[in-house]
Amino acid sequence: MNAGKTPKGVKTKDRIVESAIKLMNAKGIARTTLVEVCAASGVAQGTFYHYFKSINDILYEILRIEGEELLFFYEIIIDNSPLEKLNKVLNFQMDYYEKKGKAVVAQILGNEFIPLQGDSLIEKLLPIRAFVSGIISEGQETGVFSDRNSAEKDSIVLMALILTYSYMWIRDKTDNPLKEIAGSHINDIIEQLILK
Amino acid sequence: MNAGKTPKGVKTKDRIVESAIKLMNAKGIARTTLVEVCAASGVAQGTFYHYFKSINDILYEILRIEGEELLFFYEIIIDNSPLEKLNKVLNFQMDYYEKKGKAVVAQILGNEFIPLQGDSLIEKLLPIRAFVSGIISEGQETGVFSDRNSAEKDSIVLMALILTYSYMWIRDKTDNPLKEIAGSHINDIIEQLILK
Amino acid sequence: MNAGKTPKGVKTKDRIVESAIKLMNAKGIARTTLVEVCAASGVAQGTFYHYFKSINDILYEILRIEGEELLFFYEIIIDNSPLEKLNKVLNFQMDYYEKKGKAVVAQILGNEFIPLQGDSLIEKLLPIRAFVSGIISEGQETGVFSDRNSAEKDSIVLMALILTYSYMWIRDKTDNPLKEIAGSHINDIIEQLILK
Amino acid sequence: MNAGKTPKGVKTKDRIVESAIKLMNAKGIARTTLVEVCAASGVAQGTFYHYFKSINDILYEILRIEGEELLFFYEIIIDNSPLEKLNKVLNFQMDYYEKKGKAVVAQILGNEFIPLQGDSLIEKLLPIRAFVSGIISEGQETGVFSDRNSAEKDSIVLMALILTYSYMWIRDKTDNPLKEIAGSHINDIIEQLILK
DNA sequence: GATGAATGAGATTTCATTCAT
DNA sequence: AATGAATGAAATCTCATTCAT
Repeated sequence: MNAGKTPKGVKTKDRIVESAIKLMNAKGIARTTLVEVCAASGVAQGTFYHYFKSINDILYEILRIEGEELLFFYEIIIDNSPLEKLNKVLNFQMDYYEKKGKAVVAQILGNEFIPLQGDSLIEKLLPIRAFVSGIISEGQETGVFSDRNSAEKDSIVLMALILTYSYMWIRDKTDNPLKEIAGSHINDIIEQLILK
Repeated sequence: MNAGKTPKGVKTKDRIVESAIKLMNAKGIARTTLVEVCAASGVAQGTFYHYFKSINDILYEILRIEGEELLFFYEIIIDNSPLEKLNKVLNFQMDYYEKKGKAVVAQILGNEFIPLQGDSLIEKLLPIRAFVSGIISEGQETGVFSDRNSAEKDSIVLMALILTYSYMWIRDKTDNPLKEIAGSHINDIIEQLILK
Repeated sequence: MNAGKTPKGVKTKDRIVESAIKLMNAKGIARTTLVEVCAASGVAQGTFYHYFKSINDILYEILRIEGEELLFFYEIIIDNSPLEKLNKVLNFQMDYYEKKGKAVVAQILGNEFIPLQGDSLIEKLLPIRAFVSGIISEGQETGVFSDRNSAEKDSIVLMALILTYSYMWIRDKTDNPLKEIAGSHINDIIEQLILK
Repeated sequence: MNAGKTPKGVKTKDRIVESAIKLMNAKGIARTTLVEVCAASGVAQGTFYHYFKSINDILYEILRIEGEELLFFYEIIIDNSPLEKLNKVLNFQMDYYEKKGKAVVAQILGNEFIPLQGDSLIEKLLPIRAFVSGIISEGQETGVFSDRNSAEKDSIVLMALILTYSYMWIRDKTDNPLKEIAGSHINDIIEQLILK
């Protein structure tokens, strides 16, 4: 398995990964087959095995990439105040969804529920909540956030709102942006539950 | 498709559905095969097709049954006080999920985002929020609930929590019941946001 | 097998036969299944076996009916002169096709070629050629028809023309009637080959 | 579907097609199963699907091949005299049918009436009539053929005979070759109708 | 007369994987 | 690096038929 070294190889591997992501989003992970991935990326099935040990192997690759993207963002905002960070993370998430579009987000979120390959690797895709929880903790320690509830619980409320408004946004027939639908309510909740 | 007409037929169909749910929860939906379902319910494969058009068809059947059961419940609790009703609905929902099992609930919720075929049948599955919103309105009018936030917003928070805790419960490797994971937090939120 | 005796039974049997004919015309005999026939006629599969011993059994029934229709016509024209009879038979055939319509005739003729259930029962559907041959023989004996060629060969030429013009008529995008397309040519051939 | 690219692949695909034709002629198309075809050609069932999309797909392949072979033949005989050409085309057609076998020819001709899918691919299978008509025209111009009837009408008679004798040959339980059944009659007609 | 339950054999199709080139 | 050949196990689905009611 010393594949994906030459520029051409890298390109091919990328193409396969890309097709795989698209299909997994479209049909759910467990329902995406190797045959389809190869057809979609215009590659022979044999070629697939040149780059990946098995159909499961490609999952790891995909999760690695997603994780990297998120980590990159988290590093950038590390120096802000807790409240700023909180706002930035939540906004980042909504912008991110808006950018990807309703259909894709629907699939991403749907796949959160839809049965996996048995392992919880996908879990790693959404480290946001832990991150948000950390921010709230920090705010509680520095005294700007209320500690009436645990940081964990508060983070769950916020993520829950994002999830639910995303759901409503996806179902929404008009073109109202996600931020507009969710924004003020999230701010209310921050004020009423989290800020001192 | 003239199946499931006689008492015997109904029984057989139920047995198949039951076995299917059990297996899907045990090994995941995508990995549950028709052969296994038939073996588990003790019918020939041909018999399966006497009752269902295809392997996917049984999923729809399962989801359809959900919807019917939920509607039935709503009618029953109509005479309680707003707070009682609120508690009953939320608890019912959690009990219900617990009873169905993680895999099936995952599919139900996942389908909220990824409609399997584009029909709006699934849409009907979650009329709960409107129902909860109605209950809160009623409580605000009778003065037992706070009107700091709109009934709609409050109902969204509650449903968001159910959704999110269900998600966490599905992912949870231990056997902690949903109610235990979500219960106290939901009560906190009712106290802090909704009750006067 | 004492079925189809009561008025209701006759009706049901007719409905099954009718659906079977329609389907066999539409998809070819060998490709028509009992399941489809029952679905099309709105009858349970068990009911089918109330009237027919097997899937093949219905074929006999159908052929018997067709045969009766044709024989009835032949009897009517028995007193005409050979030339009149010849004209009447050929015209009857074309009128018959015109009445059934292009799609149906296409299926009837197509099915003449398309593989059967192994027996040549269908053969009986087209006793016309033998009949035409008989008419020509008669004409040759009474001296009004030429005997340069055998009656059999001449009858083949005529049937071949009907077959081929039917084919062209079916393909024809305009609404020209079959008789108009084929008529004069068939008359030419009768004059040039058959009449003295 | 990247199959049949290497010499080995071509060979395998040919072997499958060949076995299929043989079996279809032996037992009828509708009764020939994929399992048998695979067994007869010595490939795994999976291999079949490497080359064909479905069991029906192979029929199209067979018909497509016909068309190509016919066109190829027409180009070859372009330099002969009209009468020679006429004889060669008609004989070629009959030899060709003989070589393919009754079941396959039945399917080819049946499809003339019942297009399997509505595409006009099949249409191309019978450009013979136009070709024959051209030959007769040429003969009329050079004065070797009679112009009592139009070239078109004469070509129709000839094609009609081929069609009808093919039909009779297909039905014929004995093993009499098509040429023997049709040959002398076609010659008679050429003499009596077409030659000067 | 009619239905629907039930079957089992066999048909088609899918899919992850291995291998020679 | 990439392909296409080939596989075999297992999955889905079809169908004619029997039977109890």
